[in-house]
Amino acid sequence: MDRKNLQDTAPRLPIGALSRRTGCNIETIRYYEKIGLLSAPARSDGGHRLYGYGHLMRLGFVRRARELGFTLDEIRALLRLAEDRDRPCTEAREVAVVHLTDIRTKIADLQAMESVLAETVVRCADGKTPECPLLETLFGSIDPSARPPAG
Amino acid sequence: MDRKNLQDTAPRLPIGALSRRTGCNIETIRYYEKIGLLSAPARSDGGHRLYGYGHLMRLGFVRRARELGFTLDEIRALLRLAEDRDRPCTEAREVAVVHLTDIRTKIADLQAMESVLAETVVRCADGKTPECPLLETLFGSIDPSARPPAG
DNA sequence: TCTTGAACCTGTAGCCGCTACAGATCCTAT
DNA sequence: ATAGGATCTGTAGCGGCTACAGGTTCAAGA
Repeated sequence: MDRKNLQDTAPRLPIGALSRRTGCNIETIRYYEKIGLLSAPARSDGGHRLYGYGHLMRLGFVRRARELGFTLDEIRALLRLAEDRDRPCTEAREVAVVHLTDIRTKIADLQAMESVLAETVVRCADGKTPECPLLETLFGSIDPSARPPAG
Repeated sequence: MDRKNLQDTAPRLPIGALSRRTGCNIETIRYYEKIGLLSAPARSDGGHRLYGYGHLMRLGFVRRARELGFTLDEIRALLRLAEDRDRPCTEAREVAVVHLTDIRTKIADLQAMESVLAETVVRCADGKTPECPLLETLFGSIDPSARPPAG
């Protein structure tokens, strides 16, 4: 990989080819351009987008970052850091660490859901309860001391 | 809890009180009504919503199901099953099992993200690589000084 | 009774990250 | 020249809320 080529935007690929090469939907590519995540490419005489190697690199970056769950805003920041080569590592790492914390929180939340549900489904299956354990769980009891919504 | 009281909609609680007792945002309560998840309550002479015990139960149900990650459509189905008391358990269980599968898939996806990111952040931290390992990962490069991806 | 001001009303628009059209135009192979 | 695939712009929708704006109603205190 040669990051200098990020600047190489010599027009070669129409949007369909870029889509096939990156696995990114055509509509999504146009969306990324609209929100300023991908720079506007050159155009053919008829107005069709023509992308260069730099676009291919950037879009690949975006896609891989999305696969790791980064938000588009985080990716925007990472792309800026990738272009400014002076002190990216510390800051890039910070973005990743924050994101890692988010991911771990989500995993914990989902695992909590999973265990409640798995246990409930098992109780449903053993057919020993007259009522449906799942529905009973969901009806629960209203906590009269519940706090008002914040804000 | 007494599910028969789901039909009890004798007007007592204004929306703010319902909000406090369920922990559900006022705007969200109105939203649930708009999309037909909560039935429209009685109104005062001036047009203020007045909720009964049935609404309290239903909204509690909805909230708890949301906490377990059910979608509003799934909750709609569960509420129908909760009202039709003939053969709810099997079907309710099916909804839960499908949802459980979703949750487990999400957990697996997040754990895959977590391990890639955690490993990358560690490489960032040890400062042995000249390039930023995070950005290299996102660019999809093969770092010649790095070992092939461990299994 | 009158007056505050908190609670409530309706309606609309925004958030994220796409996706799905419609209806027009372009590009390329025959 | 023509067919038909690729691309264009623009708008609207998804889920599940949240945040206003600009108005009305309710309940407690003077």
